[in-house]
Amino acid sequence: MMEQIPMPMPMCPRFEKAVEILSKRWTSLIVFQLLSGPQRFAQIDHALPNISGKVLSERLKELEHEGIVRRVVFPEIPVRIEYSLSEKGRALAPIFGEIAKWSSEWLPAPE
Amino acid sequence: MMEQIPMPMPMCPRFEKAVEILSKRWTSLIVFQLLSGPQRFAQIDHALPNISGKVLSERLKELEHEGIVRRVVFPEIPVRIEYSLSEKGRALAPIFGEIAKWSSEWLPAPE
DNA sequence: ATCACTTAGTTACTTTATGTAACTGATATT
DNA sequence: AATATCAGTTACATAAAGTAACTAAGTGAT
Repeated sequence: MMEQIPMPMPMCPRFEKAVEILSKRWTSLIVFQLLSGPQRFAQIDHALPNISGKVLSERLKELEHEGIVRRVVFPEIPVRIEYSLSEKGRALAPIFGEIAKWSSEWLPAPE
Repeated sequence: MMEQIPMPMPMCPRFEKAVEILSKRWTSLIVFQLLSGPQRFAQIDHALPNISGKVLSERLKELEHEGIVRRVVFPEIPVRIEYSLSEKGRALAPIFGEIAKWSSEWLPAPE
C-alpha cells in the first residue's frame, strides 16, 4: 500500500541559497572575522588557526563573487591586499548576533 | 624583518561551536525542516531532495547527540520513528528568521 | 651578487567527507 | 511466493578539504 507522505512545502530558493552560502565550511567564520574590519590575507589566516591558505583563497574568491566580500589591491611593495565586507556582507551581522545569543544560552560554558 | 600582525581576538568557543554545528553540510536544512513539526525519516528525506539516506542518518545522530533533535520510537508494525526538535533545537528558529530576512533583502528573486 | 625574507597566493599529493546504489530484517499485502 | 514498507547500513566512487612545498616580484643584509 502506498502510504501518504505529506507533500513537503518547497523551500524558498533564496533562503536555500543563503543557507548554502553560510553552511559551506569556513564561510561563516571568515565573514564573522571580517565584521571586525578590513583585513589582509595573512591576518584572516592567522585569526582562523586551522584554515589552510588554499581553502581561504577559494572562499574569499567565492564570497567576492557573491558580492559579500570586497578585495582591494594597494600597489605597494610588497603588494598589500585588503579584504572587507560589502554592505551585503555587513547585513549578515544580525544572523551572527542570533547565533551568539543561542550559543550563550544553550551551549555549555567551558570551565 | 618580523612584521607586526595584530594579535587576533580569540573567538568565543561557544560561538565557534555553534557555527561548527550549523555549518556542517545539511544540518541547517534538517533543523529548518523539523521546525515545521515532528517528522519521520522518509519525510525528511523527501523534503530535502538531494540528501542521501546515509548522510541524513549521520546528521540525525549528531543532532540527537547535541541535544537538538529527539528521536522517539513507536513500536508499531512497521516501526514508526519520529524525529522532532528539543527546546534547544526550537531555540534556533530566530537564526533562521534572520537568514530569511537577509536572503529576501539581498539575494535576487528568481524570475 | 647571493642569500634570506616579504606577500598573496598556487601546485601536487593525501586524507576525509559526501554521493550512489544495492542491501538488510521484520512484517504486511497481493 | 513475490512485492512492498520502514529505517536505516554497506561497499564503492567521487568531491572537498588538509598539508607542505613552491611561485613571482621585490627589499634588505652579507
